[in-house]
Amino acid sequence: MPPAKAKPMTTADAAAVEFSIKKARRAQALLAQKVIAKDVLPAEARLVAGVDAAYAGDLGFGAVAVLDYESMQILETQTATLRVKFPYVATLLSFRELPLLVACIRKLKLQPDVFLVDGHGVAHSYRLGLASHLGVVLGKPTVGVAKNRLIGEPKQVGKDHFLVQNGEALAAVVQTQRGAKPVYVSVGNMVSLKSAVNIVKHCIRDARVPEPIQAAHRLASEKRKAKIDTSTTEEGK
DNA sequence: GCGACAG
DNA sequence: ATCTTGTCGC
Repeated sequence: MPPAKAKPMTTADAAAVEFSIKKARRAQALLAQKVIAKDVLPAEARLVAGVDAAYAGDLGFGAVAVLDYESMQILETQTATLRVKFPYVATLLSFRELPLLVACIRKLKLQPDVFLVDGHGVAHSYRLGLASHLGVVLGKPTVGVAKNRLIGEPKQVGKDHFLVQNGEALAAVVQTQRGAKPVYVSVGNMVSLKSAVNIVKHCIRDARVPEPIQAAHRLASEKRKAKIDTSTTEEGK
């Protein structure tokens, strides 16, 4: 059986993508207005979820892990595998990844108080990063935890560090592990930046990213590897 | 026009 | 994100 290789993008596909991008921009402008940057969640969360995704060609693997807020013990996990339609375009990440996250979250039996997402929230060109987009779609509290900067300039305010743009603190620069690069925490939805930072810090254990996201990352990677192994061993029959 | 650019 | 082992630097 001939090797299943990734299909190259035709000019027609490229045109379709360009069209989608226009619609996506429009959607972001509308959804961004629905973001609530205030605490609309329990004073003390009991269940925290982490979401992440992995890819293998045009296959995407979404994963979610629900942990007990106090013990950081995993209580439930779910995954979902989908064909990804949208390419990766900086500032449009959610249109590629959101379907994967929503798919696995829909399978949850437990109802998390807040979702930690690997990507920015409002620290985004149109104030609608992946975390915010997911939060608005779900109508649930979400926190953005990005490993790299997208917009805003690093600025120190007293003892704290933020990513600032036009005098507005869009994200908190948080040193989660000594000697490691910091992570950028921003409001996703229904949570204040202050609370977002407290939640992330509480969920830090031995990794640079909070445990819920770390758990989801492992799950997505495992799913990806399993799929690759079977399609390699059985030549995808 | 050039550079930057989450995952 | 993904491809990949050892290796250069603080």
